[in-house]
Amino acid sequence: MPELPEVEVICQGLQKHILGKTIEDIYCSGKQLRVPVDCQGMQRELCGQQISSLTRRAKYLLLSMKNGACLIIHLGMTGNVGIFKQGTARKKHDHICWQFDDNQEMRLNDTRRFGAVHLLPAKEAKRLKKDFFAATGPEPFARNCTASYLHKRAANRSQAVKSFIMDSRTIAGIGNIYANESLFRAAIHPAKPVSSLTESEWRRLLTIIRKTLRHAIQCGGSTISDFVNASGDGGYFQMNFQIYGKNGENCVACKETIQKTVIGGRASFFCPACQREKD
DNA sequence: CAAGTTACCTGACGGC
DNA sequence: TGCCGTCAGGTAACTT
Repeated sequence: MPELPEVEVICQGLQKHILGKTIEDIYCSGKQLRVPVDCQGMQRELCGQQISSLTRRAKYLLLSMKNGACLIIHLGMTGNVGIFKQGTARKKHDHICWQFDDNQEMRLNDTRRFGAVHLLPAKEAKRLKKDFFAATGPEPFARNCTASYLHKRAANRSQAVKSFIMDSRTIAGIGNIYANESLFRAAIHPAKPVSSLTESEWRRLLTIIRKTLRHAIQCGGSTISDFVNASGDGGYFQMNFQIYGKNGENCVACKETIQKTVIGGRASFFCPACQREKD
């Protein structure tokens, strides 16, 4: 489920339930996630500590404690985080539960276990966090994320524009759904070589990426207002898909039949009339 | 180097 | 009913 908008919605939804809470205990299922889970380290660094902030960077959640320790949580393909009352039945694939001092707990559920939880001990958290995101590109909404930057970075590269905007080193947070949706809305063929886009095309694409992400966040935000016992994923922006998964259906703009292809190993959908490969 | 492919894991779905 | 292949929102380690 989680690309930038979903992670942002989860982040905002969780805040009022966890900020200022003290972590008292932590449960780990023992199952491996994509990266080994440091249960003992979490006990040592987090228990008895108060949560001071929860933010998002790229598709990661960053949970910081008052003592400086930090957790970087990634949801992979199927991860979700919700707030539940302690003692209520845990679900299959609930892998980590952080128990608070108010009889609530935050649970990380992840069926496929492509997610990850990184612990940054208080002593080195600042440096480790910097290292962790050293290669991560700018946030799409950031001032330093400009059409000029993308245009320059794309120069002399043959890569498909869709793979390029999905590369987190180029720009953070865009996954398969929003890459497909943004390129359709910008009328750019997903396989177009990045170096062939003009700066004005980058300007338009960046504007549309921002608009698409913002819209998705607003949809999620309006539907999921309370994260107590949240299932989390569920439909919201899905109602607004114009191209993703619409293989064989008619384009909303011109009625042409939507095509599916594979780019960089990922399902890619496009309208052959609206998104022409050669200009 | 850049760009493409594969592996990680579980479950849902369609065809037979 | 059930077995099998295919596919899925991400990332990083491979290979070419």
